[in-house]
Amino acid sequence: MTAVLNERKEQILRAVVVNYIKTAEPVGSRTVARTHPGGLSSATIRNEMADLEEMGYLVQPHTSAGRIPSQRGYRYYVDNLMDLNELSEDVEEKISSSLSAGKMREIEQIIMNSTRVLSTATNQTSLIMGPQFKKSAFHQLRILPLDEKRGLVVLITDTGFIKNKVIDFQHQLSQSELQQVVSYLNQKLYGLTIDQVTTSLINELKRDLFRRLEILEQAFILLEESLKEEKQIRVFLGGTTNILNQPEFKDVDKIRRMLNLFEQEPLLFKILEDNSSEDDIVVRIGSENEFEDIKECTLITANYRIHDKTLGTLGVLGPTRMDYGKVISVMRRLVNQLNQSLSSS
Amino acid sequence: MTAVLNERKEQILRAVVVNYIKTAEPVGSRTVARTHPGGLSSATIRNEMADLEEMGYLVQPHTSAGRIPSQRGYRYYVDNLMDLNELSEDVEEKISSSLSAGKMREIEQIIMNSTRVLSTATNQTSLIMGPQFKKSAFHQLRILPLDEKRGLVVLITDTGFIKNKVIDFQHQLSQSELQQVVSYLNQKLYGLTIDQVTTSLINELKRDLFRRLEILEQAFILLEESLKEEKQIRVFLGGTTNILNQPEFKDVDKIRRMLNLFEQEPLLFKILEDNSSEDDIVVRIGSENEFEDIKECTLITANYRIHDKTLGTLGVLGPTRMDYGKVISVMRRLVNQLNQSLSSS
DNA sequence: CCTTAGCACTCTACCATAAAGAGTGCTAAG
DNA sequence: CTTAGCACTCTTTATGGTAGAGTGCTAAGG
Repeated sequence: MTAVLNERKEQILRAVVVNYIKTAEPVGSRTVARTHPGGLSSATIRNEMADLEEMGYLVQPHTSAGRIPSQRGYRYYVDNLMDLNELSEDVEEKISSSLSAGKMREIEQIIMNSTRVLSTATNQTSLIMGPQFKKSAFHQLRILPLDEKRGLVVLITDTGFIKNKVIDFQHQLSQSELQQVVSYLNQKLYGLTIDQVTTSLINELKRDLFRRLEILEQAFILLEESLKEEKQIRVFLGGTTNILNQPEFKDVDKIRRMLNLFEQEPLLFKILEDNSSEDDIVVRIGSENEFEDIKECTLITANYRIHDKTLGTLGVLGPTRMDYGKVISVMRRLVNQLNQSLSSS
Repeated sequence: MTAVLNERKEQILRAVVVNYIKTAEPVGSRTVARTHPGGLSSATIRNEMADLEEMGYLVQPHTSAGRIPSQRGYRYYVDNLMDLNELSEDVEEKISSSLSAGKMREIEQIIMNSTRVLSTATNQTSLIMGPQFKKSAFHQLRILPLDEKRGLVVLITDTGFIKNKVIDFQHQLSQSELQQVVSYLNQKLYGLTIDQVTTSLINELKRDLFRRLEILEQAFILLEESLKEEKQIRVFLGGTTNILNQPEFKDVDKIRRMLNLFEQEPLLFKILEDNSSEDDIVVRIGSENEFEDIKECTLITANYRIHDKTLGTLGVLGPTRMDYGKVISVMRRLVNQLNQSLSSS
């Protein structure tokens, strides 16, 4: 399918892509001729560019304009022509300093720092899916009584996350009753992933427990609710205003649609989840994206892990005209750092 | 200072303001004449409008355009002419349903719901300062050991909030050592507001404790850090994309500046805090605002309370051309509901 | 003395037309 | 196969002209 281009065509395609990424203006044959190392005339370049257009790698916005890369052109560039940049010291420093292990104990803090770093280093919008808590396994459950009416449920997973939530008891509970419930639950739930704690399992446990302690109904409902809530995964955003600097978003209507998208967390989650099975960095250009709202954008995603267990996904979203080399370099570096920070805590 | 206008001038000013709020177009004398109950000719209205302009209540964008209200005009309108609307059933229902007490136990949840309701009901951007945790008083501190290396610090305030945070112990602690520390801290801190827990007080406690338990240094540093973090107050935003629907923000550059502002949480906090001492609803029109970035906007704020103790501030931010009556009505209603929901839990 | 009809005047918004500039495709010659 | 030359196309920018909205002023009427 992907026809291989001869070297001259490749060089010309690369020149067009690089130039267009930099200037956001259609690239003409004269400009390419000036950049081209082989010293060809603009007329020759013109012929080659006409060929590249016919093959579908370039597009002309109108008859008397230069060429811009088509989606297929970007794809060929990413797959075959792109150079990965060295990271600037500046970016390097930002990544290692703001994600250094040890300083932060809360995963949310790490994730939020990452969104900021990722968006400023790439000048695009970054989105990071919070840890896939539901894939973690139950390790320990505690209930800390706060006063007669309330308790704090603390849940510890095998990946070392700690989640907690306040619940109201409807009835007063004695210390020993509480103790019984807690140890029963721990025994039953140990080792299951949060995903596996289905409603039917909870109902089963409930029936089982009620034989012993009828009083608990209310507390149980609340526990169930808290679990349900924890299954929901947050998506963190950074640099949403960066799209305003891109000339492809000079239209207020496009901006509106984009910002609207950013406000819909469940949709963002779906978009990121769609790519979460892949192992390395994934580049989705234009209509390669499943979701209608980002079919004019490029989304680059990667997964982050803790001890070889995939926890979530991070992504960079921007116009198809983006600095692929830079973004991919930054993401690769950031994911490494992130994996390291998470695993070492 | 504020000269009182005669009734006819008031009616004309009102007509201009109301019309301009609705249409966002300069209002001409003919339009006012049509709306005016007294049945005057456009020529008469013209004379009056010329007077109002000279007095500084109206402005003309250019010679052959209608008038629009000046900042002073809006101020006069808000102070003397504005009607408070009845809330539509729709809005009424949204407020009472999404903030009904009992359903939610976490204050953050309540606040986030409020931002959503406030922004959709007003079609503006809403911002709510999270509870001023630092004004609450220390009630109880607990440490729940999680494993050898970590513990969960739980802090309960007199207003019933529960904050918690995971800390790493550098050294292993026995149950009884922990118990000693906790009861000592509780004794010392009880009744103080979070604000009053200064660094010097912490240092004093530290010296005191170290005589007994040198081992604790690391844990203490972490506790101190957590407290510092809790003192920081979050600002929640809703409906940030609403400004895109307003014609005064059809300029991409203005949008950028505005959205940039929205990303700077500390600044938003300052803006809201600036008004937090006032008792009722406060309307700041245009340059009446202290902060440069919102001098072209109107900010309407109000405080919410729990048991007569001011916890935080909520605000609506939009162009000076906003539906003052509606926004103020909605805010008044929402604050009442919020106070009720918070106090009843 | 206040109100109002009438009218000249001003300014914006819109449209059409023209000119400049960029870049192409084609042809023919090296 | 490459390239100089040239006619052609299309966009962008500038220009001028017109319609429409609204004003301010003047003079007449109650």
